[in-house]
Amino acid sequence: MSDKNEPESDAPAEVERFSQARSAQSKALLEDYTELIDDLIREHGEARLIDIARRLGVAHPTAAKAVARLKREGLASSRPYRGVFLTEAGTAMAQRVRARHRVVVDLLVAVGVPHEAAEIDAEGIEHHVSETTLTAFELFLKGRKPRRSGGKA
Amino acid sequence: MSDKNEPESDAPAEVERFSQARSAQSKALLEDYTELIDDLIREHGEARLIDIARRLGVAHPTAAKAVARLKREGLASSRPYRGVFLTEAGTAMAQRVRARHRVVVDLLVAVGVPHEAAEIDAEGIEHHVSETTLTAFELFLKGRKPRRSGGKA
DNA sequence: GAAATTATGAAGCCTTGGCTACAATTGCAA
DNA sequence: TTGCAATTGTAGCCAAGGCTTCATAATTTC
Repeated sequence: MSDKNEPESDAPAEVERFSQARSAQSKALLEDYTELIDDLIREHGEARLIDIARRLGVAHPTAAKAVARLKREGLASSRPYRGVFLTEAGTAMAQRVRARHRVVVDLLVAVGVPHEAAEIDAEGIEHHVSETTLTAFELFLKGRKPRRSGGKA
Repeated sequence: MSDKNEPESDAPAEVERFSQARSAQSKALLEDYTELIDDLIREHGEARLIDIARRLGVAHPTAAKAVARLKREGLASSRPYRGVFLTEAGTAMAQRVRARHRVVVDLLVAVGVPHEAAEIDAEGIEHHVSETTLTAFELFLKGRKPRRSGGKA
């Protein structure tokens, strides 16, 4: 990087990184919710607001607001006093998020992070893992831990 | 139900993980600012508000608000119309953050992430890396890439 | 079928982290 | 010294994501 004192030319890349990190944070919430809703539907056949709130550790109006946002963004739908449902886009996002979460946890474990810490940290890390990085993780895991590859038990 | 403060059945590991990820996010801003202020002081001998704002890609009142928060938390000090300075605590944090950033980038590169992507993703990831995970990263790097020994980038 | 319970929804407040607009201070230069 | 541009501070607005409280709709139970 250039160490010059030029007010303009010394910033852009850095600014880019910061703002990217900031916007990733805004996507994180949507991702957590879609994944959780997908989870709940798998487990219980439906995703009730109260269950969503409970699992996320927030009050139910907070979850309701988030679901409203999911609907705005075309990721979910819901009918009053019925459950919350994911649209195709929402389901796709949930699956992507779940897959990525697994890869991140596996990667962390592969480099020696204790499983418990890996699970905790992955929750925060996963939202900042780009496609490029994710692909690199997958390649690394494939080469390093072939015992885990492909054949899901 | 009793009113005990027990970590009761209502707060399973999952909730813990989510709320931990959420609180990490609030620390991230402080960390970015302290590191940047430390950078600026090294580079220019002082950290002016306008430079902080420029480097972070935010408007100056946003930076001013953040600096006010740093002061509240005892990480920085400043006198009106003078620069911003770090307290001992702030400097310590900056150094910790910088070291961690390097480790995260190195780890990403070591598992095959292209350097550019590593830099970008690290900006978001680093704030979610616990001590445990950081230590694991360091150990991994030590064992895996001795060729990088001591090498300051 | 009415009451109790549970789930949702709606309103209103707080904090954070953005922003713009404008006021005040500094500092440099004419 | 004065004047003006740059810098900093202040005020006020916005959206997001928390919260509590209260109202309403659904469901369950008697």
